[in-house]
Amino acid sequence: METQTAEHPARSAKACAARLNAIHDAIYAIGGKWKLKIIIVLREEGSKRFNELQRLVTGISARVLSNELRELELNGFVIRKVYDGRPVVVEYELTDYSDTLGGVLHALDAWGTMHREKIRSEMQAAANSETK
Amino acid sequence: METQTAEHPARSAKACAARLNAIHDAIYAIGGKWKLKIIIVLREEGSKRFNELQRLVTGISARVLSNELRELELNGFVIRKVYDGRPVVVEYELTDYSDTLGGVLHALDAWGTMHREKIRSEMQAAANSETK
DNA sequence: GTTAGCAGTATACAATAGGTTAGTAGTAAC
DNA sequence: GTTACTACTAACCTATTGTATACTGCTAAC
Repeated sequence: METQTAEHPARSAKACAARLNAIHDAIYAIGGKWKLKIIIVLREEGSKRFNELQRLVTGISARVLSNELRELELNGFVIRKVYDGRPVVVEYELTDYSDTLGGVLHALDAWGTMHREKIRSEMQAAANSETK
Repeated sequence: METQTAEHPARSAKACAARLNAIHDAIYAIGGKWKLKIIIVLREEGSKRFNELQRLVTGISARVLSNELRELELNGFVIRKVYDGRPVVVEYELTDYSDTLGGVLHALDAWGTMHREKIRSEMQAAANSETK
């Protein structure tokens, strides 16, 4: 049916499926509106308590922050450290495993920056052609 | 614009915000359940017509495929080529610009594969401790 | 004694994403 | 004449996601 692309069509079908699954997993682990924001804040600012995080991640509600932290913990990106005290203090800390995201973050950053610039220059071009 | 990561905390605030925006844009351009799947299919199989795509991207509905293709076109990843004929034929083709996603796809693939393996070995460890 | 901060949870609702079903207009094969 | 193919779109429904507001139980400050 298809023979194109590369060398071994039979093998490429399996490889393609595996790649699709891997990319799917990655998108689901770090996708959504908040997960990467939380991770980046923790990277920049270090470990934080719940209310501190809610202040730093602007716009997030307590309920959503709570859910996202639970998922991040399940995926092994953060650990929840409880310090018993008069007011119980809970700190969220990035794990070493979260460092494995470095490559993904860098690629997304580089591409997003480039894309942003492209959109900006396109909008400028459109504005120029209007006022010509 | 920014030199390096650490060293300068004052400057890192701006860099952090820029990075956040860039990553946000990237996630929104390629995030969701279908966009990358469609792109990968077009990469592997070459240009395809609407119904062909719906068959190749298993599980997607016509409505959603239509929406996703419109967004992919807006972001400059695909072009829609109309061939007037007895039944009008429309082909969706990847643009050169879609190649800029190469780095992101590779990073997601590598990380997703690694993460998958980690989850798998964790599940195996859990199964072993049950039947110990 | 009222207020504020700690770390959330409960409840209700709104918005968005995605899915299901059916239907458009035209052609061509059975 | 019925079916199937072309590329979609409209209407409707559900499920996930996000928001808003209030509340818990505890401590400490004012």
